[in-house]
Amino acid sequence: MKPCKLNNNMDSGSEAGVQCRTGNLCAAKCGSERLENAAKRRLAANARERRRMQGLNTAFDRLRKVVPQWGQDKKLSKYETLQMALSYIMALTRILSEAERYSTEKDWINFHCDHFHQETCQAYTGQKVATDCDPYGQRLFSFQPEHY
DNA sequence: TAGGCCATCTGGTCCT
DNA sequence: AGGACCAGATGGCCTA
Repeated sequence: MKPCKLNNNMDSGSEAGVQCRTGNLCAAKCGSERLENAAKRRLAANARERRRMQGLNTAFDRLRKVVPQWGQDKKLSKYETLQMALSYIMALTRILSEAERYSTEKDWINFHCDHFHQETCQAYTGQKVATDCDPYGQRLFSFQPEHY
């Protein structure tokens, strides 16, 4: 834990020595009140910062849940999560652009069946397909995180 | 034990 | 003025 520098910095500047309207006698009291207020503000700021970072971590956890984690038994680090999310989005973008290229529904279904998901295409096409094709995700997202 | 990852504190800056 | 955001510093925990 970082050593607390609150007391060193709290009285920096001339605040503590400033007279108030009631005169010199209360200078010490006002100074200590200022110190107390400054300490309270600092503690409040620390609490806000903790909440903010917890919110950020919650967002990272949600992102981890939707990002592929092939064969990773260990939780992705924040950096790895961002890298994986980026790669994932790019992979999905590629899929969408392929879909646009095969603009008709029939073309897209044929392309889809040929490349990714042959077994479920029987429902659409009635075609007989090989049963040992790759799982959808395995074929589709067999990428390594790219570094940018 | 060194290195990686993380939580927390802190001061600075910007915005409302 | 006060809150949000950011980056640096520091110490704890875990793993190879």
